[in-house]
Amino acid sequence: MRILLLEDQSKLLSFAKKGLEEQGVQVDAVSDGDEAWEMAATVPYDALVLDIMVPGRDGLSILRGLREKRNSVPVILLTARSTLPEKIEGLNLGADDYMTKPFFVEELAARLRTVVRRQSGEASHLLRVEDLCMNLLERKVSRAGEDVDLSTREFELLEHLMRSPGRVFGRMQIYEHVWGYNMDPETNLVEVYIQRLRSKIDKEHDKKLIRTVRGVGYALGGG
Amino acid sequence: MRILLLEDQSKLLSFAKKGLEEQGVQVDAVSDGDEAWEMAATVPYDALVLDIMVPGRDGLSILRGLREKRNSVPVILLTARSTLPEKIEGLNLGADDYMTKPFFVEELAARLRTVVRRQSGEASHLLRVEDLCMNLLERKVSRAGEDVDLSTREFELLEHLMRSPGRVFGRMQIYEHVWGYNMDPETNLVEVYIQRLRSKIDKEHDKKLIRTVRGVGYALGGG
DNA sequence: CAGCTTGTTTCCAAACGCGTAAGGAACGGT
DNA sequence: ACCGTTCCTTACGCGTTTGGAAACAAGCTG
Repeated sequence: MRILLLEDQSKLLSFAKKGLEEQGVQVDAVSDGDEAWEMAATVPYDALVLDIMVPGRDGLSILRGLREKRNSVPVILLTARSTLPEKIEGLNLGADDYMTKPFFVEELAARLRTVVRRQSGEASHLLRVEDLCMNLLERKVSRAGEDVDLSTREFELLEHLMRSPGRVFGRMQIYEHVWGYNMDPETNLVEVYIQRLRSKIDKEHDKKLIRTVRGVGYALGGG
Repeated sequence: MRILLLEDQSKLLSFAKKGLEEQGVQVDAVSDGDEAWEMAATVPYDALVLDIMVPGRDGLSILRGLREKRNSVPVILLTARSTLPEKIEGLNLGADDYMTKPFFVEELAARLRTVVRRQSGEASHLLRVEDLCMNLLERKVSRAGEDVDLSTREFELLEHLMRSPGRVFGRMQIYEHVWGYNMDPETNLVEVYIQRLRSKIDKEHDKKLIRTVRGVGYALGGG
């Protein structure tokens, strides 16, 4: 899951970013409304978290702009305490939820999940492809019953592939989801990590789960 | 399942009621202690959720009254943060569990289920993971039969981990639950406390119960 | 087959995250 | 007020992870 977080208090911003990332959410954190607007327009986020009072274009205005463009990305608004009228206006504009500051990051994560799930009927904390299992809550992966241990990046890459078994992802696509948008397109990081995954997952197994589609990208299973 | 929910903050009350009802729990919501007492005496609830500080008869008093009447209905107490003595008193009076506010409705629902389930099957106030046992009531912990003594914080950290065995918690998440939400994200407290727990729990045992998940957090047991 | 493109594997330095120790502040009991 | 415990902060060493690059192998194409 990838989201955009707009919040101008830098401390809260970094705290929330960190907290969400712990829960496996990829966060692009910005503190300026204009920047947020640009990014929201270009990157296909799973959800946006917008503070209402920020420098540049404010949260409500961004939300309004998106909805005018028929963009239905889920939005959660952050408001300071007791600005009830704004909440109402926000919901009228098509926000999916709002939270008052201060808040628990964990609760924000929970609401993000429900909001995203509502959007696109998402699943549980268990992913399985053939005999490869991943438990998101316990952050454990096993192949044919044997535990496999993966580094953070490896885990995230595999998670991404497992979420759409059989589907072929291009390198750039993988970059954007697993790493971040400002990546050097000349590097071969994806290949390197695919190789690392293979050595841990496909090695010493007859059936290879990671498939290369020459000229296009990679897919997991389904072939 | 039908329960009585006593809570005087009307916002929290309606929020929790709604949330529980979504999960199929039938909720009678009241904000006044005297009213709660009346209803608890007349309706055969599956469980009660009582806030301690409310107008009218308070939660502890209601609990005491019920137990004096040999009414063994399961009770979960709601307490504000850092009122440890009340927790203990509550458990002594025969409460089955407690939660500190604020809380996730989802978690309350989960605890209701366990509390109701074990009504028939015994074993309350006890958390167990492998050979590690925690008695909430006596506030005692043992590993492989040997008593271990923990400071308050250590205890609460361990309690948090033991309530979801195997699940990985991020540092921020642990902060929020065990400490409070206005914590400095740059500090290293969780690591320090994990290390203390390890020295008391895992040291001189073959099987290590506390697992580190690099870049993510910690989990207890389950691998 | 030769040359080019695309993917695979290996290697390394730098960065990062975790464990640990040590010290001072705050708390609680005597 | 004193002393011991608990709590929190700071700092540093160490091993793992990471990203980049370059050598190597495997497909394609003419």
